[in-house]
Order: sequence, then structure tokens, then C-alpha cells
Amino acid sequence: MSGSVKKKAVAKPLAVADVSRKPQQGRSLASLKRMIAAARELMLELGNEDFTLAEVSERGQVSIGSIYLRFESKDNLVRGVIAEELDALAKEETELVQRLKDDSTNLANFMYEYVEGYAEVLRKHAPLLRLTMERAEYDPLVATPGKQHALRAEKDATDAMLAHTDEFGGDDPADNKIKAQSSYHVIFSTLARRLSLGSSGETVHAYDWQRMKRELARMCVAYLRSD
Amino acid sequence: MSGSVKKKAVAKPLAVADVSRKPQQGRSLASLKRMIAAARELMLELGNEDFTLAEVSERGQVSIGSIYLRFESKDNLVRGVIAEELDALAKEETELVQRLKDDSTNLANFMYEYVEGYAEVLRKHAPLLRLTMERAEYDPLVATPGKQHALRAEKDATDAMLAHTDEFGGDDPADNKIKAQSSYHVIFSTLARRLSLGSSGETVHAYDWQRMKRELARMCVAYLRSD
Amino acid sequence: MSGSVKKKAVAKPLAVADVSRKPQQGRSLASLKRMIAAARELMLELGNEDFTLAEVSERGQVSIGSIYLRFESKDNLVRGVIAEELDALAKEETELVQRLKDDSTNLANFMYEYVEGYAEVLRKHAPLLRLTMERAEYDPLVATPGKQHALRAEKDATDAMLAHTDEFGGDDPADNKIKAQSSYHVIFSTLARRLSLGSSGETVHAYDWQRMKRELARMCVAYLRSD
Amino acid sequence: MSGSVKKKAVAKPLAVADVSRKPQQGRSLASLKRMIAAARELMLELGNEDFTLAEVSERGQVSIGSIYLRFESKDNLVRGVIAEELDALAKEETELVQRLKDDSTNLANFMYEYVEGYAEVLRKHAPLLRLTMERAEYDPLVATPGKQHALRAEKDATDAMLAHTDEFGGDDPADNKIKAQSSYHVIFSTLARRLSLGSSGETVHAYDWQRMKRELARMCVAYLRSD
DNA sequence: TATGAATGAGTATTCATTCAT
DNA sequence: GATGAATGAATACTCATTCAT
Repeated sequence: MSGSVKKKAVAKPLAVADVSRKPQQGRSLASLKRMIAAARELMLELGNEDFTLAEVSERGQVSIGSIYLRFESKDNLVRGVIAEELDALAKEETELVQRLKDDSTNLANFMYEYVEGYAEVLRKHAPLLRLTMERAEYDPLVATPGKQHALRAEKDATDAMLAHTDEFGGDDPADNKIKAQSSYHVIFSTLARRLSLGSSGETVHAYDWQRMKRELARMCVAYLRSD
Repeated sequence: MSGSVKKKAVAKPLAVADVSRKPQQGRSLASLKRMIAAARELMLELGNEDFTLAEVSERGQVSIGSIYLRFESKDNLVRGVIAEELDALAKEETELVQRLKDDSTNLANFMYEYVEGYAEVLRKHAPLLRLTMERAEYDPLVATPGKQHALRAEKDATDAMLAHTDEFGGDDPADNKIKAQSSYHVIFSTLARRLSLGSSGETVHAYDWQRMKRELARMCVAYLRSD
Repeated sequence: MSGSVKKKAVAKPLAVADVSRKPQQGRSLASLKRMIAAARELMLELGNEDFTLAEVSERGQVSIGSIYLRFESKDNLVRGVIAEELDALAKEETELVQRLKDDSTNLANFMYEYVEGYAEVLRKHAPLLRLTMERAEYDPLVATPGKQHALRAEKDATDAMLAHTDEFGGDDPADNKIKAQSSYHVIFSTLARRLSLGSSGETVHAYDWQRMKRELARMCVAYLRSD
Repeated sequence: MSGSVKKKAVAKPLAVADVSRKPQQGRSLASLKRMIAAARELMLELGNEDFTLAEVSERGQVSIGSIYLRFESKDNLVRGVIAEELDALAKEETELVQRLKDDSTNLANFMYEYVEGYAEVLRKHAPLLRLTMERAEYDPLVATPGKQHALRAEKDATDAMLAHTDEFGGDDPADNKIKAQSSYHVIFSTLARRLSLGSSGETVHAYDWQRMKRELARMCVAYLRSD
């Protein structure tokens, strides 16, 4: 399978319905959900592509033929699972920022709440997000929508930070934007690594999760206020 | 191959000589180097395991039998390549910190130099580091020495930062240590993600590499001085 | 599919209506014609069995279910197409011989006209005739009616030749019959091979079609007159 | 399998050693022979491609991997079997014509002996020749060498006939050549059809084999002498 | 009648590992 | 020690046929 995707140009879109073959209803829809759920479980247990369609067939109680009725290939089934996950993640990210925009009154408060909230959102989706990133490395059909998702998430977060520009240290608007972006990247990167989204090698420090979230917010606040 | 390792317990050590079968000399040593070099190239070109031993045999001008004479399995050959890389990386990390310890006089100066230097060290090793982290996810024989490596790197870096405690914001020694650790993690995580060590999805921002290094240092200095 | 027929005894009849399931009328008849036409096209484009019922369904605008309503199996659909072709061919052969019987006055004239006419009839039906012969090789349900068709064609042709017995070389009636039969076989075999009904390997000689027809007639006339 | 060859351009040569992977010796050679023999038997029993490599493996007592060690694909294995057959056939055709050239003194004698001898040569190779022609229809790698073989066979035969030009009817050298070629084609086509090389539909006449050979020769002699 | 979604058996090919030489 | 030929398990995908609606 990998051979047919890795290192080769592919030209198909993503997004739940794009990789699936037709709008589903009733029994068909149930069967579609079962095969996606089964594939999702197997991906988490064995790795992105290290499961067989026979396993999906058995676990999801769908025939192999049915899978090919909905998805053009095993690759597209994997992309379908990923697309679903990205959709759900995007929804939660947006909701988080919306909620905090209304609730938070000052920069420090926002940052603490944001780091806390975003950390939990990422944690919830961490396992599949790992697989998504791993696959994005060689599958453009996952990489492209992944980038768009990331850009939008960055924009939402920095916009919300910039609502508190009055508390920022300098008064150069361009520098403010840079600071907000840097903060977002530092937050995402650090949480992601800690959640093993990139690797697990150095994950198991004594340094704990709660403390990390607190220090991340603290660092960003100090940074944004500086100069 | 993957099936035999992924998600399954394995019980073999790592570190260049541990995965290889015997102390090598002369012609044997040259042949060992060729097979490792060939495997390394193929891993970078095709992915961690997406190469065949036949390819290693051809490119490295060693017989397949020879490979099995040095390595118990293809898995161990991959681990051998990784072990070599981690050794080289550790050496450079240590040298960097040693050099800066002697040269830098104040905290800000140290942090800017450290981020700059570490970024380049990581950049140099990024491609194979990616493969290492990817594999660590499912191969304990890579994950375990990887953790130890990471812990030592963290200790070296935080010790160097703590040499400038007098410039730190608070005066609680415990908090100082936390700040140093947090700084190290933020630096490593952010550089790593940017180098695509974890994923490539969000890599392609306009946000550039030079700026990122500067802001990272700036952020850490602000953070360490705060309180 | 092949596996279920090739080299295995089958027990179903042939002849347009025998493989189809029921006398058709109106809309049903139109649908039956569409599926046969679609199957015919696909057989010519892809080979005897190298098309799928899904393709027939799409091209002929008939549901797969409809096909099974008319034909017991894909094999029978193929046989239906072949049966239709053999019917049409038989009609033309008969017409040709009838016409020549009335028109030709001497042996040479008849032979030249017959070879010319028969060559064109065969040429017209060559593509599907190829498929028929190919399939007859392993499908008794095509071979049996095919033999009957061939026997009748032989009888028609030899009877017509024997109408000119007075011009034959010998005067042994038994030998005359043998000569006529041999002539028919030589004509059919040579035309058929040239039309690639049997193979295409040696087809592409410079030796051309018009000349071949002429020489065939010349040869037969010389043969029939000899002794 | 068919899909990968039929209707697609291919660009590989033929001839026993061209489809096989390396000059064989000893044990390897024995194994190569066993797999070709097994494939040959299965092709004759089931059809050109209607056998599985598992069957070849079992019957020939060779592992599937071994087959792929010698042949790039199942297609090439089939071509290997065919190549061997064409070689053997060519050898016998040449020997036959050589022998008759020396022995026969007059045209009639040559033609009777040639038809008799060629009929037996073709009969001996008929089953595999059928498969060859069938495959040539869609596989250029079989068609191309097949055409060359046919052209050479035609040349050998017509040259031998032309050694008796003095007995020919007309005295136009060009016409003599045409007559010789026509005779060869009629002989080959008629024998081939009778041997079911093209089809079997009309094969089972009462008209028998011995008589056919005699009449064929008789017809050609009458034709060559005519004018 | 008519439909077309669901089924699942069947198969070429790859490649890590072994072992006779 | 070295070699590389031999092994055979493992797996995505197709498509004739059925049958619930």
C-alpha cells in the first residue's frame, strides 16, 4: 500500500464526503459508520496502514466489497477516518476560542484559559492527530487540508490574543502580531510534543502536565508584556 | 516487518555496538560501514522501513548474508543506523553547551547563542531525527535510549541556564529550575516542530526560521527574568 | 467466470431464444436489445469475457438485475450475442448461394463469384466470428451449434458446386463430392485465417486480399477440373 | 492478469532466454525446467492464463518465489513456455524442408511429401500452437516473434517449391512465386484449421485427416501445373 | 417486474529470513 | 567467514451473483 502513495503524486481531495463515494442514508449510513469506526480503532491499535481490510471487515461487520463500495481504496478509507477527525477538531478549536473571547477580560486570564482549554482539546484528539501528522508526511491529500486547518487555527488564536493588544509590551503593531504568532506556535509545539504528537522519545519526564500548561501561559504572558 | 515489531514487545538493546554482532576490524569494518551508510541513505529516501535488504545489498555492495552476519534482523540494522545518529547528535549537543558555558557572560547572551546553536545542530540532524522519533513511537528499543538521550540533553542545557541564576526573576531555587526546564522544552519543541520532526502539516508558514529563533530566545529571556 | 465454464461440462442450449429467458415484447424487448448490443460492443472492445456486467449495465442503460432477469448467467449473455451473430451469418450465406445458383452458368464463373462473395460475408462478420471460435474452444454450448452451422454451410456450398459436375475432371461421383468438400474447406480455412479468425500471428504478409481471393478460385477451378 | 497485458503496449522481447532471468546451470536449471513443464501442462489443461502460480508451484515442486526469481511475471512465464515451443517447431520445419529438398525429385512427389510431413509437424505442436496464436492476438511480445517465425516458414517452403519451377504451368516468374505462396498459405491454413489451431467449431467432420492431406497436395499440384 | 447494494471467494506479487555451498 | 538462491506467508482489490425493497 505505502508504495502506491509514498513518494508518488496523488490527486484527490479530502474531507469526509470527498473520499467516501456517495451520500449515505439508513442502513448504508450505519454500515459506513461501522467501517470507519473499525478502521479508526485498528489505526490506533496498529498504526496508520498496518491493518488489513479483512480486519476492518470482521470488526466492523461489513463485507470487503462494501468497503470498496464506499471507498476507492484502502488509502481513501484511511483518509476518511482522518477527515472526520480533523472536522471534529476544528469544531472544538473554534468553540474554545469563541467561548474565551466572550469570557476573558484580560490578557493573563485569556492565556491561562486558552492554554488550559487548548491542551485538553489536543489531548482528546492526540492519538489520531499523531497518525494524521505521520501520514501528512508522505500523503499530499492529507497534508494539504492539514495545512489549511493549521492556518485557520493559528488565525483564530492570534486574533483572540490581539484583542488584548493594550496589554502588550511594545507598541509596534507588526511586532505585536509576531509576538502573538510566536506565542501560538510555542504553545502548540510544546503541547503537541508533550502529547507525543511528534514523538514519544522524551515524553516521560517527571515534569508534569499541569505544571507545563501553567508555565507555558506564564511564559507567553511575560513575553507578550515585554519590551 | 512492521508487524513483528509494532505494538509488540521486543527485547534487544541499542547503541551502535549493541545491535551489531561483533567488534569489527579491517575489511569487515569497511563492509559494516558500507551497509550502514546504504541503509541510512535508503531510510532517508524511502522511509524508516520502506526499503528492502536487497537494496541495501546492492547499494552497499555487501551480500545479504553479510548483513545477517552483523545484524540479527532488518530491525536491528535500522536501530544501528539510529544509534549512530544519536551518538553523533549527543556529541554535538555537549560540545555546544560546553563552548557557550565558557563564552557567554550574561543570560540574554547565552539564550540567544544557545537557541541559535541548538537550532543548527537539530537542523543538521533533522532528517534522521524524524525517523528516530517516528520509530520510537512503536519500538521500545529506540524509545528507551532516546529518552535517556533527551534527559541528558535537558540536564546539560538547564545546568547552563542555571549558571545565570542571579539574573532570574524570582528567588525560589525550585521555581528557577522549573523555569529552566520549561525554557528548554519550549525551545526544543518549537524548533523540532519547525524542522518537521513531528509533522509537516503546519510547517510552511511565511513565518520564518531566523525570526523564530530570535523570538524563542526573546520569549525565554522575558520568562526567566519575570516575577 | 472462466473457471466455471472452461474445461467443464455445461448443460445449457443455445440459439437466441434458448439462452434468453422469455419471449420479449415492448419495453422488455427494447431493454433486451440494449443489453445485447452493449455486451456485443464490449466483447469486441475487450474480448469474449473481459468485460463486467457493471459495464453492460451502464452502457446499455439496464440494471444488473434486468440482465439476470433475461439471462441465467453472464455466460449465457455472451452466448446470446453469439447466437444472434450466427443467425445473421447463416442468413447471408444462404442468400449468397441462392443468388449464385441462379446467376452463374459455368464452374469457373461460380467459383470466382462464390469466393468473392463468401470472402465479403466472412469479412463483415469476422470480429464476432473470431470470438465465437475462441469461445467454442472451451464452451460446448457454443461449439455444438457452431458445428451444425458449419455443416449446413458446407452442404449449401458443395451442392452448388456439384451443380456443375459436368465440368469436373474425373467421372467418379464419390470423388466429385470429395473435391467439392475439399474446395469448400480450403476456401473457408484460407479466408478465415487471412481474416484472423484463427490467429493474427502470420496475418501481415504483403500478399494481399484481392490476389488471395483470385488465386483461391483459380486453385479450386484447376483442382475440380483436374484428372 | 489479462488486464495488465491485453490492450496495452508492452515492450519486451521473446525467445526462451529473453523472458527468463539468467543463464541456468545444475540444480537451478532443473528447477527452471520443472516450472516450465508444469506451466506448460497447466496451460494445456486450463488455458493460456487460467492457471494459478500456486498450481505451478505445487505441480512443479518449486516455490512461488523461485518462479519470480526466473520470470519477471506470470505473463513472462507463459511467454517462456511459448518461446520454447516456437523454437522446437522452427527446428522441425527446417529439418523437414531440408530433407525433402534432397529426397524429392519431382513437384508432385515433393508436394505430397511436404503436406504429409508438415501436417505431422503441426499436429505434434498443435495444442501449444493454439495457445500461442490465441495469445498473439493481444500480446505483442508473442505476436512479433510469431510473425517472424511464420515468414521464415513461408520462405523455406516456397523456396523448395520453386526448385521445381520447370514443372509449373505458366512461365511468368512473378506468377510462379504467387502460386507458391498461395499454395503454402492454403496448406497451412487448411491444416491449421483442421488441427483446431484457429477454432474447433467445424472440426469434427467425417471428412478425414488422411484424405484431407491427399486432396490438399492434389489441389496444389493441379494449381501449380495449371495455365 | 425492476433495481442496485451487498457479498466474499480468489490471486499475483513482495521480501525478510534461512542455509547449502 | 561469505554468499545469494530458495522459501512461502501475507494482502489489496475485482466482480459474478443474490435478494431485500
